[in-house]
Amino acid sequence: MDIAVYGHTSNKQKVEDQLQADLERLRKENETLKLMVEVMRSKCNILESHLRQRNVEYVGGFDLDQLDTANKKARTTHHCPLANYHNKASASSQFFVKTDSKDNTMVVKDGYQWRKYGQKVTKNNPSPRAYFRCSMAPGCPVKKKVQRSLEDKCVLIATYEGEHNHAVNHNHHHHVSVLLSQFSSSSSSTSDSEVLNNRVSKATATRELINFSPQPPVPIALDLTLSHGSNTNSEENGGLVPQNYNKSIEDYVASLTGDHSFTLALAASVARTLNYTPL
DNA sequence: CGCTTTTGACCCGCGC
DNA sequence: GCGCGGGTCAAAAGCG
Repeated sequence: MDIAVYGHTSNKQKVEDQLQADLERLRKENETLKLMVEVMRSKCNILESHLRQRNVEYVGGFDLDQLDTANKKARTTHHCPLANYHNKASASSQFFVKTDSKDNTMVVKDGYQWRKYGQKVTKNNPSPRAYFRCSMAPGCPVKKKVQRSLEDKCVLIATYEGEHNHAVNHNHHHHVSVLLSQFSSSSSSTSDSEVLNNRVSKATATRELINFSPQPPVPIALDLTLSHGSNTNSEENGGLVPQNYNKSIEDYVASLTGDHSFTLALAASVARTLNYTPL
């Protein structure tokens, strides 16, 4: 009698454990998919800005109007990083920069020279926010705010505002590990940032960073090679930002999709994420 | 000596 | 009008 009851309880426990495991697995998968969507959205954003810069209305199968329509649809159900991106007056972008946990500086090496002009402790974050102005050219209106993420102290949130009135000094350009997303901050609420930061924290927990060159919003000088082993022209200029900006859009897209090492790195990142076990 | 950083004071917009 | 919070100014200190 007792054995039968025990057996029943044991089976029930097994089923519960199984369901719990399934739930956990689905949760992980959901998180992974969300992360991938953010990555895709970020890449879409970057490509779109390149297209806009060149005033190309229809190139290589990318219909920008359709893209806009798709984005608008997405915005109705979920906050989209592309929102307000084309609004020049409110042009600003956020980058998430992974730093050494021992590194207490607020320096984001992005190829420009910055002069700090202020620091402030904000309400919702004990880490101070640092204010920088571009000092590479007199009168350059670009400003940058840098603050540590509330979720992950290793992550710096850099917010760029304005447009540079000069070119980046490529000799000073450094690659830094930047996390996944660039998005317009003008439409992002604190909660959105927190959600994203949360994802970033999980991404950093799996050490899956994507190496690319963080650039202020305009001009976006993204190193589309994304890897050191690429056979693109990034090797020709020492792994720096490609100098041939007259490259066609097709070439940019092809460099993304055709970069074997990037594809491998992305696949490895996704695989690691699937195996990610929360602490 | 010149440039950068620090930091307290001040300004301004916003919500109540 | 007042208080709060974010952003900026500017003098002093630091640094190479």
